[in-house]
Parts: sequence; structure tokens; C-alpha cells
Amino acid sequence: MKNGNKDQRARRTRGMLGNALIELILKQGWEAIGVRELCARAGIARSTFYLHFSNKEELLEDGFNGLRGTIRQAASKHALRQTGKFRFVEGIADHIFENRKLFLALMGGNGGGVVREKFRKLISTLLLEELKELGESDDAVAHFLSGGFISLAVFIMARKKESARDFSERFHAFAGKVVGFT
Amino acid sequence: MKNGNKDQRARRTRGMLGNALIELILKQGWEAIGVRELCARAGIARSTFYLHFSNKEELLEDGFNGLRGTIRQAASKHALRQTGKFRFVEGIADHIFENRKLFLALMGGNGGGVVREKFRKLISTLLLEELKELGESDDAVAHFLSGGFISLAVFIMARKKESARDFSERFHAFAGKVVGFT
DNA sequence: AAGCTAATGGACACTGTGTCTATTATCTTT
DNA sequence: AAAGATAATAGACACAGTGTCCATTAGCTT
Repeated sequence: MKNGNKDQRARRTRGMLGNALIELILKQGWEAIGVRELCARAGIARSTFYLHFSNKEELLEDGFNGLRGTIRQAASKHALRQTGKFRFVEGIADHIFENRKLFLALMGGNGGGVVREKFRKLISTLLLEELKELGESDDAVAHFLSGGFISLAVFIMARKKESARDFSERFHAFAGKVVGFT
Repeated sequence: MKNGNKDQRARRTRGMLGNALIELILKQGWEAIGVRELCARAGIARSTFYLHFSNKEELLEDGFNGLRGTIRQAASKHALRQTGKFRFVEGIADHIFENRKLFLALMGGNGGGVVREKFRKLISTLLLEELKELGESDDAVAHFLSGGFISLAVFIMARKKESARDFSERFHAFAGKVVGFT
């Protein structure tokens, strides 16, 4: 982030770039995007892009950080305690479901190894937070479950008939057994 | 694969390229490799590269397909039935362990989203084969477990003190609960 | 209204890709 | 061992993408 959020012009530019990024990820996947194309779609000059970011990865990072906030928020929305479940899952499931095309484009198949790992770490952290409350703070469990979480999510979200709740239930069915929820 | 295995020169060239690929993946990761560099290290002309492969992805694919054979073989090495375990896991665990730097370079952090997914599919298939024998052939389970498998493997293999057996035991502890081994 | 700061467009040097061609080296077959 | 086939080579080529720089213009902000 080379430029603060001060000036309204800068905010606008960043906004346009963010939108263009999402559109292009959906259209052709992360790998295939070029800065040139990105700017064309955003309607800004290429040199302006470099006033804000050093490369496309940095723009993606910026976007992901924004998402982080949204996700953590979504995580606590359905935060009522339900035995046998991780509190954060439903919120995230909803959010993923609402953007499931984007989610699949970023996590599925090829493309974004970087984003995938960032997202996995986020899930892992959230899992660990709740696991600690249960006295079982095992990194290995968190890794295993977070990996399973994503693969399962990709699988479920790709099937058109399945809902966010379907995913949530599936995941808890598996994860519950692993951590020994009663 | 543009060229058969007929001529000894062709085999040699492919061999050199394969070795150079592994060396460079270890040295700098998949993303950072260029065809130019690859050929320099392999000691062949760049134009020769294109006589065999259309791009670096194709070379990687070639390598992975070779690995597939090795892995399937390794999978059946320790194929004695043990209740509460998937037969293929120990063999693969050993193989991963022997090449754990390469494994981490390909699966960890950023880089190879493509390889990762290919590998996950392989694990998923192997899991499914054994699950079918148990009557439980659920794609969702296979997806969940294969995702967990990789994330756990990356986690364990990154810790220098842990062995292939450590991974195998950890994985079975989790997976066993999920599929309800008794 | 003045001064600051972002945006623009075009030029530049660089790196990398994939194709092609004429020539040389090496294998395979008889 | 000679002849014919095929792989390897070096270098040129067109092209696309990246990141930097600069002089100029547009538009916020105070």
C-alpha cells in the first residue's frame, strides 16, 4: 500500500482496481491477468497503477486483507454457542457461499496457491482460537482441519444444489469426530 | 510429450531437463523458474527444449506422471492389511519423507497450485479405493481427508524432528475417527 | 485562489516466451 | 561401415509483459 486513503481520487482509483480485479479473476482466473488488462478494465492509466501497487500480487493482497475484516466479522455474526460446532464456521460458510464463484476461482484447480494458503492460515487461526477454549490446542489438528475445510468447501461449493448449511453440517460432522465433540 | 522415448539422445535430454527442474525447484521454487535458466542448467539449447515440451508446465506434468508410477508402487509396498489404517499411506509417507524438501517446495507456501491439486486428486483416488472396500464410498469424505492429508503432511514434514511414521500415525489418528474405524 | 498531490500517456530498458531455419552431431538400421 | 533418419544447436525474430521515469494535466483541499 504505497498510498494512504486520504485523497478521494486515490480511493476511487483503488476501488476501480479492486473491482476490475474481481471481474477478471472470475472471467479468466488469477494467473491470466496482466496489469495492462487490469488497468484497461478499471479505466485508469497503467502508470497510475504503479503509484499504488508494485505488482498485481500486492493488489490481491490488499483485496484479501479487506476480505479478512469482512470474514472475521462474518465469523462472529452467528456466534451463538452451539455445542458440537465451531462458532465461526456458519458465518464464513455464508460468506463463501455468497461469493462462491470467486471462491472457486481462487481456491479451485490451479491459480492462487498464495491466496489459498493465506485463507487456510486464517481458518487455522480461527480453529485454534476455539480449540484453546476446549483445552485442546494442537497445531496439527488445526492444520489437518483447515486443509480439510478448504478441500471440502471447494467440493461442496462446486455442486450447484448444495447450500452453505450443507457445507457447515458436513464439516462439523467430520471435524466433530476429529476433535471429539460429544 | 512431443517425442517418444525411442532415441537415446532424446532420453538423455529429457533426463537432464528433469534433473535441472528438480534442482531449480529446490533452489528457487517453481514460479521463479524460466525456460532459459532451466536449459542452461540442464546444459542443452533452449530451442531443444521446445522440441520436447511446449512450456515448463508440460515438463512438470511429465515429471509428475513419472512420480505417479513411483507413488502407486510405494503405495502397495507396505500393503499388508492393518486394521484402522489405510494401506497406501505408509508407502507414500516414506516416499514423501525421502523427498521432503521437494515436497515442501511444491506443496508449501506459494508456488504449485497445479501440482498440489494433482497430488490431492491422487490421494483422493487412493482413499476412495479403500473406502469402497469398507462400503463407505463418499466423495465428500475423500475430499476432506485428502485436503487434510496434504496440509498435515506439509506441517509435519516442515518440522525436522518428525519422521514419516509420525505423520502416518497422526493422519490415521484423525482419519480413523472420521471414517469410524473401530 | 494557491498549493499540493494524484492521474495521465508515452517512452524506455529489460526479461521472458515461443517459433523457425540452416547447420551439425549422433544414433539406428541394413 | 555407410546411408538415411532424427535429434541437437545457435542464433534470429516478433511479440508480450513488467516496472520505472518524466513532463504535463486535472482536481482535491485548505
